[in-house]
Amino acid sequence: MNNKNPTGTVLYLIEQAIKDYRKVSQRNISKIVKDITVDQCLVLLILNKDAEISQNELANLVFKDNASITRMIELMVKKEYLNRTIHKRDRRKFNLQITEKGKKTLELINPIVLLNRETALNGLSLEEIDFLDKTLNKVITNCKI
Amino acid sequence: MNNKNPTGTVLYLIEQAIKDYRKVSQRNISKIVKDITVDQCLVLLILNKDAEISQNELANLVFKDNASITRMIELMVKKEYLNRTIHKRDRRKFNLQITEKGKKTLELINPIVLLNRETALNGLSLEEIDFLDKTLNKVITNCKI
DNA sequence: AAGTTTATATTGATATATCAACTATATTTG
DNA sequence: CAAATATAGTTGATATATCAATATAAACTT
Repeated sequence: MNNKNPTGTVLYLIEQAIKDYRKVSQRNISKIVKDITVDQCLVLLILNKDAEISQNELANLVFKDNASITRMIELMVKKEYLNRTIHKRDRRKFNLQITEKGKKTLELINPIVLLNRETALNGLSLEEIDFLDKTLNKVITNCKI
Repeated sequence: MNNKNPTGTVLYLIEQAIKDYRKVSQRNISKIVKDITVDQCLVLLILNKDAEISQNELANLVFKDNASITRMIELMVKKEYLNRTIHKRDRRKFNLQITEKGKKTLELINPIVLLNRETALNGLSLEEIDFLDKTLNKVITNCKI
């Protein structure tokens, strides 16, 4: 029971919540697909919804910087989850395409991802989730100023 | 305005909140002390409250594994924030002592740390913070099962 | 159009995260 | 006590995080 909070603020709990959620998510994903991380899954999910997205936008969506994304994508190309081709109209950019292996992986992990989210939010009412949403957005706004 | 949420769940906001909080905290700390990270500050704060803590316990408190803590402490010793001596009664362990430089640094960063927390939680009522606390604890419990 | 500025992505250096294998010491068990 | 097991911490390998410097292409300026 890791109930200690050395900072005495709720900010510590925010960190704990996301770390624990990531841990259980990774564990569940690894049961089904061996060589993929939660962040790589998120990248696949995002690209699956919007194929036109740039590395830059991707980096912002998954809270990483461009350097990290470059190396992540390198790996995902090497592991054959993605293909990378040069963007025709803007030759600084790349097209990121999900491969067949990537699509199959998505099918495998999709139910796991949903399960992970349900697990983490189990027992929370809609009001609680709504409240959590609003409060976290306040924190986010506070930190942007 | 990074208002997009590619997952559609509040879990994404938890991640965003803690990342943004860490970013602003690091920025404010770096203004005062150049070569220290928020995690290293947290280590100093924890050791300042409880000098008897082991690397293992420290790792749990800051959500890292033993390997990460080993290397962090190595660095903090090299940067002269900490001293490390062998524990007398259990020779597998170490005593972690804050140096004079570490103590001075603590004095410098203490007000910043408080300011960072106030900034992040600005405008939240006690009820909201309490609710946030309870809700996050539910998520944490869910993820431990 | 040439020069300047901005945007996109890469690379290098260093720190951290994670897992697995390992060492050394303590504790438990028979 | 000796053997087995558990605990504390380290090390190696690889991935990721972060910052600064860089390369290339696009957009803007005049």
